[in-house]
Amino acid sequence: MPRSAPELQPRLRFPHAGPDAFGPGKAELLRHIAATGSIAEAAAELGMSYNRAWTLVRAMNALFREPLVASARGGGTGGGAALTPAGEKVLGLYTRMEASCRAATRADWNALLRLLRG
Amino acid sequence: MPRSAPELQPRLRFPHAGPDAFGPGKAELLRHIAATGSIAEAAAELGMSYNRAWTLVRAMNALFREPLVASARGGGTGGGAALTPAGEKVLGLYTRMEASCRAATRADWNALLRLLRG
DNA sequence: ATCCGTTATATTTTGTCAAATATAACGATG
DNA sequence: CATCGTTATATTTGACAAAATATAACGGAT
Repeated sequence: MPRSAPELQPRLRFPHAGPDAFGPGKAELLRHIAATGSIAEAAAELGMSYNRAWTLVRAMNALFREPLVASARGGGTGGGAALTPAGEKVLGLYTRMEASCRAATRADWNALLRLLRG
Repeated sequence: MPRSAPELQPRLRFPHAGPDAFGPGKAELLRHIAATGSIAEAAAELGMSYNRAWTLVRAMNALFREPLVASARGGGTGGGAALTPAGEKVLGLYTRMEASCRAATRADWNALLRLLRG
């Protein structure tokens, strides 16, 4: 089977560049937290340490007016984490921006691919 | 005067993520090389070492089928550098992709800005 | 033949960021 | 009240990237 042309992966960051900004890494973490209900489990799926994941969550929660992730510890399940309504909103907007950007740049992206070596 | 809302700065990277990819940093370097005709001068304007700038140029030239920057050393002026036709083409496509992405995501970008703290 | 500003390249040093490790706090459940 | 899996936090270690430093090559101009 012929492999399809690689898709552009726009790495949108805001409000600025740098490690504390919201970008594709934090968005992916949000998706996995939403899917698993656990920071630890999301981190494991992404191959990152819990420490790193939690640092990202803390940074996200500080960046926005309202926290994106609500977490609880203790209890029968040991605890867990979930997206707040604000978290769902941000993730939705960001995901749509990625798709919009991909669609808007597809033609130029393909032209650029043809200029690459290999 | 009211300050205008910050513009999204899409950080488009291709063909993949990582230091050897083409992204906003290399694009900016290309612009300065085109404007100054010198790698050293472009590096100075960007506040980076000549060493780093030249490493980026080498990586760019290796990434594409044809080199993006043509450089010469010696001579009365000491040497210099300029964009090749391929370099102009790549820079043009990339710049347009940035603009297209900005336009396509403007509405969501503004919505996202309003959710930020500060 | 010397000078000069630039390109080109290697080597060393430094600084920063990620990873690993360790430990504490939590609270429903049994 | 002991247990358990998770969140929460600090500290140390290590890897890697950026910076600094040094030096060579080039070739037209004087």
